[in-house]
Amino acid sequence: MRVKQFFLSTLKEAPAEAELASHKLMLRAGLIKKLGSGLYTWMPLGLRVLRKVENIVREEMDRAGAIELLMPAVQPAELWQESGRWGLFGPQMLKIKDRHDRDFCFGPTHEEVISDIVRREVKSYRLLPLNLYQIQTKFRDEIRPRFGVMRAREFVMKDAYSFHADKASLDQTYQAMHDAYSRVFERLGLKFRPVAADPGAIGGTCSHEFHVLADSGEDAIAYCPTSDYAANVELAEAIAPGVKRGAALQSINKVPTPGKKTCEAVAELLKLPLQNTVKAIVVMAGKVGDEKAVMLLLRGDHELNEIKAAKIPELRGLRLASGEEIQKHLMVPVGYMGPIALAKKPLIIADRSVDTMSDFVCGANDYGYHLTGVNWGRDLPEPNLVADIRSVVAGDPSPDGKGELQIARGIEVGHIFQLRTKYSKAMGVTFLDESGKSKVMEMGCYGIGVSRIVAAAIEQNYDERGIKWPRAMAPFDVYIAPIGYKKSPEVQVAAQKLHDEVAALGLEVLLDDRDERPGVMFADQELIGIPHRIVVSERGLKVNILEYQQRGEYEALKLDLQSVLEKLKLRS
RNA sequence: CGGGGUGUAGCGCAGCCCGGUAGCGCGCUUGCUUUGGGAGCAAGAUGUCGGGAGUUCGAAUCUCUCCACCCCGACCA
Repeated sequence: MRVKQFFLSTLKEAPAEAELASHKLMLRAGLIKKLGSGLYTWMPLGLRVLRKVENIVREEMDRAGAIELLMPAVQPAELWQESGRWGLFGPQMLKIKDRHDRDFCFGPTHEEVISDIVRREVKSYRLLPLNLYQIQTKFRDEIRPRFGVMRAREFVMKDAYSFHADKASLDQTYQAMHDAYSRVFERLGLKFRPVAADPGAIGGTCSHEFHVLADSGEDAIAYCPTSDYAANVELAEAIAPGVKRGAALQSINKVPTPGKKTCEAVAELLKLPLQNTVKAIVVMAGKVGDEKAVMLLLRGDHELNEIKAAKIPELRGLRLASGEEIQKHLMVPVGYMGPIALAKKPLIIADRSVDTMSDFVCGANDYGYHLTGVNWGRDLPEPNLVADIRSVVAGDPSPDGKGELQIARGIEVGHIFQLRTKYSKAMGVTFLDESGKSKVMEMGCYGIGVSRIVAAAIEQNYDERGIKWPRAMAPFDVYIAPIGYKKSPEVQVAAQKLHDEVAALGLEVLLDDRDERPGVMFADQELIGIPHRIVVSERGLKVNILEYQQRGEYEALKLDLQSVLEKLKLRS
């Protein structure tokens, strides 16, 4: 391929809209162009990368026994009404009407369609298990699209759905998909980690996310360096401290703490460790219209985990209470709240770590005052409930008992679920078993954010000059930079010969025939991240020398044609 | 949706406070020179100043009103 034919369009300056490194680089390298919020054109260069990712995903899915099909992007409302998700999916779904005023949506996911296909076509256990997948454009009307293709509204996804006669078969395919995903990310050359996850809106039971590790990632992952344990912080269990509650040594004491409304400020004022303080958070929970105020207690240095907390029956539908609600239901001053001396007695739920504290500091429920030396049982009743309601922090013991947790940041690029019979029941996806009895199929579903992977890969592989593609994702393998191209017929001939020889090795070559100055060519090659660069010059040709340099290396090697080709064979 | 911000040439920006009919850098076109890290000189092209309404002799600039986009939160591949 020649640059002049290829429509390369690089920018020196990144458009002001981009914040994240990968987003800036994708725009500067001309991989994508924005059409609207969360809507991007994949330019020829970017599309090459996207296709490489797609192909690896496809190969590994096929290898794992899945079968590719392609479903319509536009789906009739009836299917979604049947599964009960037409209303449930809400504004995230782009709803459209046809000329007959019939309702449709642009598919955000395809459980309904695939269920419809399978219930029509598969009637016998003999056809199970079945694992069908597609690579397709999805649309989700995200509240806030951001970071370019990282969280776009229209994006490319690989989604697979498996159907089974029993749970054991589902387990088997689930594991096969877990393995296939690991192979995909290994082949892509990305640092990644599978983590236990919350099934969230898609539903079901067992679930794992695959994260590409990057400091800019939107998700926090808790993992144990000395074992296999890894979970999304949303899910990671903060196990009960191994210690018993200490004996009360201090007497309770009311101290003035004017203006000190946070645990941090109080701890600083009293010169006590933050871990000795208890913060009270008031939430409203329960049925809409009949919400009750609940007081949650956390150690001063911990954060409430709303996802975990909402799983406690008493906290269903929880949300933070507003200042007015706190005043109305509890009549306590925000900033000086505590579980003690309450006029109105709310349900009090303490985090496991709070339960073992003694001689602690908490709000006095009196404006401008806190209490020190507070002890459970002696100064106030035991909490109504002790539960795991906080997010884990680095240094917490791993739930598997095999070490201490660390926190890393990641970008979610894959998610696998065991849906069990959530959709198959709702949609009537049944089959006849060996004894002729009708049974509901077990289902699994498995997604990969194909377009997101491109951004995630850059997030993990770039430097001040541009993108450093992993070998498997690079849009081209080799970049030929001829110096004085227009002027020198020798250079032209040698560059073409080199191009053909490299192509004959099965590598993808981009020959820069723009007659640009070397600095321009080098800068472009480094920006778009082509792994290998070969410089052809009159000066070199006189002594039979080409220069070879790998992206990220500092020194160019002076080699003859044969040695360059050998080098490329070795490294690709 | 709540909070903050920005819309002026393909990209990055100035001009706006204090109204007088639009400018800079990069990019683009042409010519000459140059050719090992984003070249130099010369000549050029490109603007519904986000849209609409208003105030005014006159609006990029003041007022109102839509719209788009970006950033921070909840959601997700």
